[in-house]
Amino acid sequence: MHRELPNEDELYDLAELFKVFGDSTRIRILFELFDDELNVGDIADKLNMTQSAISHQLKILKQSKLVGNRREGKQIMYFLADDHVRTIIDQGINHIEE
Amino acid sequence: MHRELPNEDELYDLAELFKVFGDSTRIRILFELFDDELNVGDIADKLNMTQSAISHQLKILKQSKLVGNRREGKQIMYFLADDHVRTIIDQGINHIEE
DNA sequence: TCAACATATGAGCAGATGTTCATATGTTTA
DNA sequence: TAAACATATGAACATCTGCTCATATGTTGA
Repeated sequence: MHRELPNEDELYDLAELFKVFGDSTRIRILFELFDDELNVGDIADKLNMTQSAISHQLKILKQSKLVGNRREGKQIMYFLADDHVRTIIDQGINHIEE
Repeated sequence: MHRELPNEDELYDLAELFKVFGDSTRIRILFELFDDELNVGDIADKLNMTQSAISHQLKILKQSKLVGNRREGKQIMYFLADDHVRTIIDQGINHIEE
């Protein structure tokens, strides 16, 4: 696949995106969302971390458009934003497994 | 694509891998290596950074097996290790461009 | 409307990270 | 072998990052 050399801003944004994947808490959150959407408390329970810590990380994931959310009563459900997340993670796993 | 839920160690390694992509200096180095292999000094010149800074980053890229190197006389040539690098970066660009 | 529940947010701190500077290591050529 | 060249490396420092703690915001049901 051929592509243009990105300019400085694009390279910076690209690094920012990968930085989001570069934290095991956030990676674990994304994995939990692979199958189902989940609310904040459930994610915190599954990862055995505080609600606050998870909420901070979800904010970062949301800003990067890797997850979306919707309110459902008192809870807020989070879900994967699109299939790029899966593809990027899959490629990462491929690399590691070699 | 279906896959197993990775264990804790694999998730940690995965985050470590993406962390390597999550720095604009390293991303820029990888982009410079997309077309051709380059020696350390050339990369430093192209990125307008010190030889030392580049050398430190190349070490990290090498440890993550994203680049390889070979000696050629006094110089050491660096090159992309495999196509996962391209695929991962391509997916990242896809995500950003939406 | 008020209490209980669910989530978000800001400040602060400890640990991680990228660059610089000085210098060490390794290679070639005179 | 000595000088010149190319790269690697370690220490130090400033910045960034993720978590905790306290508290604010928002929603529901009595």
